[in-house]
Amino acid sequence: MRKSSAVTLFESLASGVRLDIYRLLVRKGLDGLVAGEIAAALDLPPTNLSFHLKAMTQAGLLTVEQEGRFQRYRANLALMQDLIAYLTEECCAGNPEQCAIPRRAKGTVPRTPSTAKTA
Amino acid sequence: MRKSSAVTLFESLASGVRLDIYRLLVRKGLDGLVAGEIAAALDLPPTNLSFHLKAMTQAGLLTVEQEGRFQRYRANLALMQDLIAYLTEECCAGNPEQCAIPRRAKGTVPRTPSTAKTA
DNA sequence: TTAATAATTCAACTATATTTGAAATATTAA
DNA sequence: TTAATATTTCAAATATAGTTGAATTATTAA
Repeated sequence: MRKSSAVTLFESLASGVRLDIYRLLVRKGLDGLVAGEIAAALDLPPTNLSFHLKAMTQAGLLTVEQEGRFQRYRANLALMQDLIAYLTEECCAGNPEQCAIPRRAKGTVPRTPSTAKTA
Repeated sequence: MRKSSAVTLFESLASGVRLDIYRLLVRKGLDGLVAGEIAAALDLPPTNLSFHLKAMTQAGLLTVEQEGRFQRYRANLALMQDLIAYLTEECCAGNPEQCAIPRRAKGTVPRTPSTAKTA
């Protein structure tokens, strides 16, 4: 992942409203939600929701699919995984021995039982 | 990690300049760098650098230690790990089987385990 | 076709973030 | 003590982001 993509994704997540939208859609999984349902769930005016949905979709964090006169939104989990991989690399760069998190190099043994959850 | 902390951290990372600062410090590991070295490496005016260092330090992403008349900054890897754990949970929440950290062949469709719960 | 519904775009406004040079603070060197 | 250095704070300016209601587009229901 390029730096500029990472910055765009962080911008997308750097807002309570957008983080709420993302988390809600993650919970809904493949079903996703149409815009009106998101607005109702989070009590947001439709114009404001639209503003955030557009930003998140352009960042790639959400996908959108037309369904009659509805727009169905879903979380893009694959991109989130890429972002996690990027952060993990950034976090460990030049100091892999300090990074107590999953991703261990081939043949190496983790030094501590990590507190991180396995997914 | 609470949502508000996550938002603050994403704000901290949602800037090319701050992401550069963070990545530079990660590469420097335990040695870190003093402010002037960061300014030289990234060609930033000291007042602007100070502005970003303050935000990042307040977010907890950096630590700072006085060293004579220098201020030595280091990346806080532990907090980055917490953030990665938070993202991993958010990513998988309610749908762990979709989180491709476990392997799934490309093009394979999972067995639609999503619970169609009406909001 | 007409009316209703879902969602977006637009324009205006408010709010927050970023940048900069000058001044201030703190420490060390002379 | 005085001068130099490292960094921060301050104040002013610019830039970007977020919010809102009205208007618009597109689709479906009557």
